[in-house]
Amino acid sequence: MANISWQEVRDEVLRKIEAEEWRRGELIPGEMELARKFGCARVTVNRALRQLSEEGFVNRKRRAGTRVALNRVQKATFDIPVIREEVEAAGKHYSHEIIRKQMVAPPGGFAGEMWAAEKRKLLHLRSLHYADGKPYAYEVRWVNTSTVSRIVDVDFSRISANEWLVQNIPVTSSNFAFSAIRLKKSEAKLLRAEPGDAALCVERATWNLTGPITSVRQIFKPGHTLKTGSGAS
Amino acid sequence: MANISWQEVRDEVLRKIEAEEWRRGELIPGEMELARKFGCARVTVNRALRQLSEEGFVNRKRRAGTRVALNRVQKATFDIPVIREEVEAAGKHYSHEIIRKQMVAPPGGFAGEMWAAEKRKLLHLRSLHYADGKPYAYEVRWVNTSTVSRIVDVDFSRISANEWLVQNIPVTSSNFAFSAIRLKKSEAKLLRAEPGDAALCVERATWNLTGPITSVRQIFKPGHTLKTGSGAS
DNA sequence: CAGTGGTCTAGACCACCTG
DNA sequence: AGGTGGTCTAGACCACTGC
Repeated sequence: MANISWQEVRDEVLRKIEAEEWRRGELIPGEMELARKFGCARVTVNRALRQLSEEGFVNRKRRAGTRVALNRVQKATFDIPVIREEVEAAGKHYSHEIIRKQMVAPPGGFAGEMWAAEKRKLLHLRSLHYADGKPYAYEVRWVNTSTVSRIVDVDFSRISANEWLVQNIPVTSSNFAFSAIRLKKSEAKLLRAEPGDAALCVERATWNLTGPITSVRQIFKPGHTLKTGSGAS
Repeated sequence: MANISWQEVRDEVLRKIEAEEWRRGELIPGEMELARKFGCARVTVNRALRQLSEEGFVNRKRRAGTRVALNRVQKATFDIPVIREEVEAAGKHYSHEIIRKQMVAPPGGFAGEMWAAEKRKLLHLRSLHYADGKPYAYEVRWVNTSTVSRIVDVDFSRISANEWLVQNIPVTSSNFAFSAIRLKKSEAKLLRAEPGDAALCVERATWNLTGPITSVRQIFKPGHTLKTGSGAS
């Protein structure tokens, strides 16, 4: 391609930032001026700068122009796979087991306020995920049966709640919280670990456009590590 | 604005997906056809679908067309702030202390392969972050002095290594790993916690265009929780 | 109120990949 | 081989906001 691509513009701008030809907080030339310099259309420069803005390298404001970001916020992005896929990606056999299934009142704690407006009872599930027959994660879940009424008829011996929801209910937003906990006796027994062991705990809440869908607390077996995909920008 | 905006196109497409008018795996109409339907330019449709593709709602391939994603991968995005800002955002007073500073050979472990090509010695730092005088996090860091030669002259009593790097060295890519550990005696003493307590451990490695910059292992005080910004898409 | 970024249009060419 | 998405151009109008 003879023409300048927006990637070329982005790379050159990024190079200038890294080489500190344009310093932190400094105003960089406007789109029209850059377009002249690069010999391309203004829209092409716009595309490049928008990308850099999304990635946090620059801040843009109408009228005020584009500035090199002062502190680029480091972002860590995790892809949260279905646990079955995570286990199978590691070359192990996946299975799961439902420990409890009942209708209960909404919980408190991490997801408490999420269910504040919800007066009906929720589907409460406790289950274990296994990798090669060994406990992998213990999961406690609440599901909004108003929004997801179909779920009460699902046969969870065939598919995990985790996976059924991912496959059947499109999600628009979600929250996560990560922490380290010490296993209680009951949790340790289920995970075949020692009480007091340190385990990674992931709490997650998901919403639809119509309202809350599910909240879940997953406790991974001691020693589990969660990694970002390599080279995330 | 009389014209159709790309956001309107995105919202309508998203609505059709959530309402399952277009089902998972299904091919949706091409850009030209959608442009006709919406009464806008093809580029506008392209902008909307590109956005949805970045957010994981659809998969796009040349020639093959655009399909509704089978399993929308759930993504969790954390903003990793400078610890000082994290502490001050909680309304507490921040301070820090350097425990050790020396030049050593590259480490093994999480960041081992990162430094594989690095034969020179690295700057090794151990430090403690405090909130209102109470230990907040213990940090073990390695810095590449080839790439970041200026750092050897920095006065770390005035600014933490964490913050100096963020302010002075633009980063292009990074990796994270989260795990739960039990505190060793020495770690527990530094954090004024009990040996064996569960603590969240964040390991991070960052790169420049010129090579590796720093790897760090941060152990947060027991009870610490890491949350995503609310409503992340 | 003037200049910046944000966006839309219409037309065009191209890279890619599947049928 | 042909249709799909990816992108560039040139021109235009608009929204926001700092001066």
